[in-house]
Amino acid sequence: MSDRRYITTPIYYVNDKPHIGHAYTTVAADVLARFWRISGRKVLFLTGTDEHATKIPAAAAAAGKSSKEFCDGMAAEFKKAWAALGITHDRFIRTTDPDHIAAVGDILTRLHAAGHIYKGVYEGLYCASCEKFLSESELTPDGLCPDHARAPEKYSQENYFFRLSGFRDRLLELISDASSPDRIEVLPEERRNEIIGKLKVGLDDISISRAATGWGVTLPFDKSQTAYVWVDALINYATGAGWPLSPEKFAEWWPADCHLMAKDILWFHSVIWPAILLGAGFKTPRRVFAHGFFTLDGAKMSKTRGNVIAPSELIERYGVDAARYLLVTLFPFGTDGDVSRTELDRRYNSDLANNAGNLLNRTAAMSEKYFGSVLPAAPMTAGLKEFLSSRMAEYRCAVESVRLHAAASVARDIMDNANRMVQIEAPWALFKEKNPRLITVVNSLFSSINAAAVCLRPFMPSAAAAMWTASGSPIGVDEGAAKVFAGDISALAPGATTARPPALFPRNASPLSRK
RNA sequence: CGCGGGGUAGAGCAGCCCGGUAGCUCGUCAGGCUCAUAACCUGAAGGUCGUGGGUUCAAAUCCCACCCCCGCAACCA
Repeated sequence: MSDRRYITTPIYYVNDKPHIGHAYTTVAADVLARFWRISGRKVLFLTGTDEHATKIPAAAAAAGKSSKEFCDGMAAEFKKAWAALGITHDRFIRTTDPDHIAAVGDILTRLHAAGHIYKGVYEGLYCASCEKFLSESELTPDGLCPDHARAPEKYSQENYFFRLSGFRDRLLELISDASSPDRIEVLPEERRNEIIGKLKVGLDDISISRAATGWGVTLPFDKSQTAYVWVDALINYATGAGWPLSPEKFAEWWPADCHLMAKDILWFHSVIWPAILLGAGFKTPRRVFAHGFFTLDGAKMSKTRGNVIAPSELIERYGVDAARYLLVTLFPFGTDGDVSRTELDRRYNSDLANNAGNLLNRTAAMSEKYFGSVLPAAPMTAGLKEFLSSRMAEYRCAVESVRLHAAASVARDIMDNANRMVQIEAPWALFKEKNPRLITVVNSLFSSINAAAVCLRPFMPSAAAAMWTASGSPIGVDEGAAKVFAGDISALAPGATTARPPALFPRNASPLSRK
């Protein structure tokens, strides 16, 4: 049971090209997926696109394309972005995929058959200029649309409703009872409290269909209606696990271990989605984790403001590895944080160029200078062994609990320790006096670098591999990582011939705010 | 109204649950080292811990009141 992990990102709405927010979630999920793989778990990692929104046909028409063509183009953009960021998803799901349409039909049929769906009237206030429904709280005090200063029209339509209200007690129990075997662990804790608070207030039923417009999944029990987008979208997680076409696969992978998303859609994932699953007779996800939002240079990220940073911009400036690292470790994962180009530069220089890159370079240079890169072996000292063991344990614990920021700081600690060791041991002096202790010191430095490489591997796959390889270890970084996680710290030892690769993270020439 | 989070050195944060010389990262300043990517190591300056009360020998930490910021407030991916 514990040897497999099913992790998902939300499926992204195709009205917009991939931006830094999408990349944030997706890279974080990729870090977890990679970590689980190197620690010996079977992993299923799902991401994709949400394509059935009502706005799509209009947007497609405006672009002179059919809806499907339009979505094909956008999905391709996302795939391209993820390839550029080194994302290792096992499947890129699209809500227009045939197996997903089958899944939506099947699950809605089950909910209907179980009596959780009924016909009702959906009423809303519709602003024709906005082309969207407004809630009363959005209106001006006079009851006008804030953007168009006109009164919205009362609109009502017959729709199907989902009896969400009936699931309140069970959800409350699943979310708040830590001892329940089927517990839904909502993280971070503050968010869980928020959800519990809202559940206690009560749940209303929700509308789950709209009059058919020719775009979307038709309700199996009423051809005149299509499933409302978010019901359609949430079900992608079941499709990805194999429902309903591959029941065996589904049995292996369901329930999901971790649904990762931004905090704005936590309610859907921690309440509505589990309710749908319960109604259809499925298990609920084990963990739902909501991360925070970015602000960019202190301002809310928005297209109209034009302050959106594209993932490609980060990659251009820092390289894929560093871009991934910076993105998910810039501020504690789970809280909101501000991103600025200055801060990104600063962190790149301090964490990566000065700490990681320079440590590798100085160590490799010592091996080259003092031993002609042919490094005699020396057993790892008890002190270092103990230090690294405790650090690695801390690291695993941090990643398992999605504290990516903390996980990265373990790597930093290990490298800080190594840099301090250089100063204390003064290898240049040991060399002059031909002290054999020099062998132990350089070995220790390489072992430390390898430990950091293991920690950084999920974040920076190539850079971590380069760090590891420089030590000349006879085994690969992933094999080394597996051994370390299995308790064998000595697997971190360097090999007989070390290498000195070119600067891993070249220091940024003009670090502070050139842009 | 309600629910949730937050207010700690120039910046970003930890500590608060289990009261007892206020800590980390970056930045600033001073010294050191030379293996290294003007990197690395050490030290210093800098905070009456939002405000006012209370409990206590002792409160950032517990209790009460208040002020300010942010999020949620459900059909918004």
